[in-house]
Amino acid sequence: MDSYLQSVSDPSSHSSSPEMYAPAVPQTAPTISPPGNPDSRGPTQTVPAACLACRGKHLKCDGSNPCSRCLSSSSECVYIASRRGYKGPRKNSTANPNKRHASDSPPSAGSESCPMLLGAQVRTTVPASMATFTRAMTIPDAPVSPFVAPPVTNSLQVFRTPYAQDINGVVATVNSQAPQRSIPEQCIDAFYFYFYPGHPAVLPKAHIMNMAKERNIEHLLAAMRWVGSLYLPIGPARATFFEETMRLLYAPETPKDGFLVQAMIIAIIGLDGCRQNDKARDILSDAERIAIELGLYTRPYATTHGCGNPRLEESWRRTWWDLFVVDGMIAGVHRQTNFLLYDFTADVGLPCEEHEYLSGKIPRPMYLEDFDDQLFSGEDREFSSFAYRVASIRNLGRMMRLPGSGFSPEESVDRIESLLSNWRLHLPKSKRDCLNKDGQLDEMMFQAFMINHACTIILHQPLSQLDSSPTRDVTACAPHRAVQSGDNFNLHTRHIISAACSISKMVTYNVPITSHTHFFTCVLTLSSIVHLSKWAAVYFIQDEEDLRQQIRLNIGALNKLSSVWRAAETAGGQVKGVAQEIYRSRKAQQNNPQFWEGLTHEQIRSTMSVDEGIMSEINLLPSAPEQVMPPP
DNA sequence: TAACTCGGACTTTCAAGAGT
DNA sequence: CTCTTGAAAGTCCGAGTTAT
Repeated sequence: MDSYLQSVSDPSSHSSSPEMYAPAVPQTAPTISPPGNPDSRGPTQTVPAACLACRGKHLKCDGSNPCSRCLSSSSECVYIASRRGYKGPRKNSTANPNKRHASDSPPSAGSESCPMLLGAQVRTTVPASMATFTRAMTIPDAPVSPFVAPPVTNSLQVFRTPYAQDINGVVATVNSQAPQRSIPEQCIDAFYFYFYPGHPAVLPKAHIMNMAKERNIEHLLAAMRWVGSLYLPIGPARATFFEETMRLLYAPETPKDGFLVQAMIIAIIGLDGCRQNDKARDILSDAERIAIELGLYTRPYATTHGCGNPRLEESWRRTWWDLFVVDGMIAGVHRQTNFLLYDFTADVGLPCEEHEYLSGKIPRPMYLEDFDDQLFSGEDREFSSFAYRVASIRNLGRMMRLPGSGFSPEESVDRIESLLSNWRLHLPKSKRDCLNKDGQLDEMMFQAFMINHACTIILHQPLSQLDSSPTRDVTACAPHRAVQSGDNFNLHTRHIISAACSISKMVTYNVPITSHTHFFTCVLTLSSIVHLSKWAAVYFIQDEEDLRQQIRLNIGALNKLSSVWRAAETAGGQVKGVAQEIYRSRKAQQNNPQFWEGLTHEQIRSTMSVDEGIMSEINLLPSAPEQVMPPP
C-alpha cells in the first residue's frame, strides 16, 4: 500500500512524467476539476479537458464545473483524467518498476498475479504496488448489458440508451425526453441494478446522492462507479474509474469512516471478480482493521454515527455484516485467508429486510444472541433474510475452525452437517426458498442457500466416493483437494451430489445471472467439479440426461458471468478443459469392449449420445484464457 | 426549425529513439 | 538531458439527421 500511496500521492515519484495524466488536468480529485480559469481564455479557445457529457456529444465544453451544458440539462458534470498520448507502459520500465504511468497497464494477470488460477498460492505480505495492476484486469472484454444497445461503430453511442433502476430491481427505460445520462451516472445505475442486490450495505441511491452533498464520500462513489462500469461497455473510462478508486481509498484526505469501509468492500468484491485476489485481500485486511478501529462491530456505533437517521444507522449495521459475509466468502472460496472476523465478538444489530431498508421503515434491530436463543428455545421467530445469510456464513466459519481443516474426522464432519441441516430445518416457511412474498428473488436468501450448499460440498467432498482427480485442474477458485477414502462413502457422496444439483437449480431463477454476487461463480465451479467428477465415474450412467442438463445450466451461467467477471472466464475455461479430458478418457475406455459389459444396446446408445450432448454444451464455453492477459 | 448525432480535421500528449 | 518523431487520445466544427 505504501508504495502505491507514494506512487499516487507523491508527484516526485514520477521521474519522467511529472503528472499521472495530462498536465492540464489536476490529479487530486476523482472527478477532476476543470482546468484553468475560463475567464483567461478567449471564448473560442479550446479547453484542455471537456467534461464527459460534452466529449460524448462532440460539443464544445466551457470547462467550468458544472459546465454550462450540464447546468442547463441538470446532468452530472464529470471530468475524468486524460489518457491522451499514452501508448502503454514504457518498455525499459525495469529501471524503475514502481513508476506509475498515466494509465499504467498493470502487468499480465497471469498465474502469478492471478491467484484465482492458483488457489494454493501463498499470500504475499507485501501489498502489491500500483504497478502491478493491469488494464486488462479492469476492462473485461465485451461486457454486455441487456439494457444497453449492442456496440456500434461509435462506442459512445451505446450510452444513448439510458436506463434507470427502480430500487426494487425493476428496470425502467428512461423516457426518451429525460435528460441524457452521463457515463458515471450510468455506472452508478448499473451498480444499483446489478451489484447492489447482492451487497446492499450502502444507502439506497437517492439517499447516497443526498449524502454526497453533505459529506466527502467521493471515494465511495468512485468505487461504485468502477464496479458499476464492469457491467457496461464503457472503454477507457473504466480504467480511469478504477485508478481513481484505488487512489482515493488510500488518499490522505479520505476520511477513515464507515463510508471508507463500504468503498473498500465494493472494491474488494470487484477486484476478486477481476482475478486480482492479492490486491483484494490486501484491501480486505485494511478494511477489517479500519472497521475494528472504528468500532463498527459494536452496538452503539450505528446510533452514534447515524445522525439520528434510522436508514443510515441500518446502513452501518449492514456494513459490518456485509464485511463479515465477504470475509467469509473469500476465505471459503479461495481458502487462503482464515475468516478473521468470525472470531470477533460483535454485538451489532442484525440487518432488517430489504424492503424495510428501502422504504425507510426500519424496525428495531434484532441481535445475534436473539437468533441463537431462538434456535435453542425452539420458538421459530422470523429474522430477516440478511440475518439468515449471516447465520449461513457463520456455519462456514465453524466448518473452517474444524481441527485439521482439510480432512476432518467423520465425527466433526457430522457435527458441521448437523449445523448445516439445522440451518435449513429452522428456516421459517417464508424463507424456505429464494423467493420473497411477491415471488421476486430474495438475493439474501439466495446467497444464504448458496453458502449452505457450498459448505456441504466443501465438507463432504474429501470423504465422498466421487474421485475428483479428473477435475484437479479446476483451481480457478480454490486449490484441488484430493478425495480420501472413508467409511461413509455413499452418504457423503449423496450430500455433495444433492448440493451440486441444488446449486445448478439456483441458476434458473428468473433474474439476470450477473445480478447475483460474483461469488456465485466460485460456487458454480464447485458444483461443476462435482458434476464432472460424476460424469467421469462410469457407474453413475443411469441419470446422465439430468447430469447433462445440470452441466448445461452451470456452463450457461459461467458463460454469462464471464461477460462481467474475468474470474468466471477462467473458471469456465478450466471446466471446459477438464470436460474435454474426461471426454477423451471416456472415448478411450469405450474402445475397450469390457467397458460395455452388462449394458443393453439401448444403454450403450444412450450413454454415447449423452456424452456427445455434454460435450456440445461444454464446447459453448470459451477456452481458458492465456496465462498472460491479452491487451484490452 | 430546433435539437441531436457523429465524421473527421485539427490539437495535445506521451513513449521511444536519436543526438548532444 | 534535449529534441524529434509517430501515434494515440482528445476537442469540437459543422454537415447531416431526427424530433417537435
